[in-house]
Amino acid sequence: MIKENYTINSAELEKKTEWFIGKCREKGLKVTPQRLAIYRELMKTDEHPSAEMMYNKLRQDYPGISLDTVNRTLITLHEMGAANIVEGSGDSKRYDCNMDEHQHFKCIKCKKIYDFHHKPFDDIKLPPNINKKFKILRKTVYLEGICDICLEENE
Amino acid sequence: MIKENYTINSAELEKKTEWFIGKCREKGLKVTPQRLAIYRELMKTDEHPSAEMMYNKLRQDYPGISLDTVNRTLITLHEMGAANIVEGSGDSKRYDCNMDEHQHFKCIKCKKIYDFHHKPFDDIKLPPNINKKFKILRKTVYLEGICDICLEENE
DNA sequence: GTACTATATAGGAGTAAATCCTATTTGTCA
DNA sequence: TGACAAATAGGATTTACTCCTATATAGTAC
Ligand SMILES: [Mn+2]
Ligand SMILES: [Mn+2]
Ligand SMILES: [Zn+2]
Ligand SMILES: [Zn+2]
Repeated sequence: MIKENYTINSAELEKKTEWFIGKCREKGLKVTPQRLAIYRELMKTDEHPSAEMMYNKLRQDYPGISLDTVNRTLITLHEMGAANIVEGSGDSKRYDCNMDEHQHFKCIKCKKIYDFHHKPFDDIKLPPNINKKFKILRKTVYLEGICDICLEENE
Repeated sequence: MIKENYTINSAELEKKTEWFIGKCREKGLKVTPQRLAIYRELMKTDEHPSAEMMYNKLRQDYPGISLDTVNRTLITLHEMGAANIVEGSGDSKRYDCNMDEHQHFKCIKCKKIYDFHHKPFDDIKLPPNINKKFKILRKTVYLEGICDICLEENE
């Protein structure tokens, strides 16, 4: 139910990298080292990092990379359908390239975002007439509260 | 289903103002003109305004009010249980003092937030063991897409 | 009503996140 | 291999708060 200690294996990483390269070509987007690095870095984590978190990680291997490029590229990933912006209330944008159906719990104290998957949440039916008025692009069930670690800290 | 053209009637406005004053006293918070004005202004709208939007509206009647007070007070309202911060992905915080069960649709183009109420969404059951690990404080179903007005504009 | 005090406010400074600008570089394709 | 549109770096700017502090005021005690 609640997913933990995620690490992608290298076969999967390469497979998705190939998929990503194909997707770039398909959309007429250049396959730059920065884009690849950002996408691959995002695949390696389940921490739903912000642009700043990604920037700090990436500059270890790519000292010249700019924060603007990280920001721009994360939005590009989103527009390509290669990543999601995680829902939340306030705070900085957080990114996720796990496109499998799943849901999020966000701790309002430490701001960690935890993955979980509850099948019934995938299948909730939209109100019958809402499609007549709006074009629905995304439907999410989102939980907020205090995580186990923060609960423990408070005694 | 989708709610529109909301205006609170003055009886309701006064009733909720009384409730708010009671709530302030109960929590030992002073009933200042600014607090009252901000709460009352928020009650009059279903636009889910940001602090900035509230500030611009309020300074018409309270020329001296400060943006910091608006921001602080909106957070106070949230902490008192008199308002919610609307969920969303990115963008500035948006506030809502309609505490009746309802859901939101947000247009990713114009950023408008529309209320709707779909009873089945009130009743979705949490995954069975999630309470063992996390303290769940909020559960929301949230829709995103393009609103009718923005759809029309695109031809 | 007057005095006291903790709380709240105004206004400005400071900060964090994201976006914009522009000269330079680079991936793609002919 | 060269041309060019697209992308990047790095700095400036904007946006959305948050912090600071002197002043004002709501609540209470007399
Ligand atoms: Mn996720
Ligand atoms: Mn609402
Ligand atoms: Zn936590
Ligand atoms: Zn719209």
